[in-house]
Amino acid sequence: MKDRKPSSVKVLIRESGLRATPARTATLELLMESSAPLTHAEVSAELDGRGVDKATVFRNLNDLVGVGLLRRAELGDHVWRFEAIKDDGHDSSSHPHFVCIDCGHVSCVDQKKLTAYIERMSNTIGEVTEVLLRGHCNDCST
Amino acid sequence: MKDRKPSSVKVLIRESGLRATPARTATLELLMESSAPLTHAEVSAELDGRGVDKATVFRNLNDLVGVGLLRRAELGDHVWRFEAIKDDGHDSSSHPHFVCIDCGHVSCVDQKKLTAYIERMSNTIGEVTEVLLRGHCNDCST
DNA sequence: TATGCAAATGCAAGTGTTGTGCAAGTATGT
DNA sequence: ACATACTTGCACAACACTTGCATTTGCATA
Repeated sequence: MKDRKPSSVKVLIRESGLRATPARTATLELLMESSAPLTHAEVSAELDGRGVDKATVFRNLNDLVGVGLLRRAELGDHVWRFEAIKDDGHDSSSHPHFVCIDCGHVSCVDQKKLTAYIERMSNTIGEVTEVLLRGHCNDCST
Repeated sequence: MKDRKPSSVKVLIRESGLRATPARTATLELLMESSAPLTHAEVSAELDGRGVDKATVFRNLNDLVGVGLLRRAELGDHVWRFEAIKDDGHDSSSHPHFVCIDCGHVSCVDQKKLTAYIERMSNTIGEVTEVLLRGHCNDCST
């Protein structure tokens, strides 16, 4: 049912310079098949049943973020969430996100619209590398 | 040098329904005189020297947020920051913040510059209530 | 100004998330 | 298959934040 062979996850990891260990591949596969970002607790709960330690999950999550296979997202509840970065398009570049405070849904925002403003900002305050918008999405506010 | 008498802070607190205790007035005064939002740790570090317990600082911070004297801001680093809500103008509405990834310094950004964009956003995706910009401040990137 | 009580505080212990040190285990190049 | 460097598991620690409870204190009232 998958259009991606499990082994390709291993290749992905190996190409990034990390070793394709069971815990690592399972972590990445889980995140890749998930439609929404997962918290460490969620990933850990899943992998704990397979004998993977919490600390290992943390390390792998951070390692995978480090090599650009995962993205760490802060959704406002003081819990890190992780999502796989799919390189099938624009998703690999950083761009503004809109996070719904109510349902946690994350939307991607067009970077261009903000560019002019951001550039002016960069001169006065510093280099802006990340933009996060939060609020109530249309589905939740109706 | 202050255009505000210390006692007015007490009045403010008392009018909100809370007791004007030393810890509470000191907390609010500190936040009111600060140009940037402060973390609990920062407030606590200051008041600890005056014999105020961490837990008390937490409780007061939350209490003051509860009565609308303070605003709680999530700046993306998993630490709550608090800032006084000054009703002398536009400050009572939430405004964007810029957080330096390197030194953690927080700057307040002029909301107006973003308004047009944000309003358009609100129609397409949802109501934007909070804007967060992250990057490297000029002090750190030079 | 003295008094009483609810609100607030201090202290300590607890929760939950995230990070680390180290010995043992394992993936990968040769 | 082997050696070695990368990973893991376990336990513990750091950090942000919260809570229980006995004691103290603000402040309304007499």
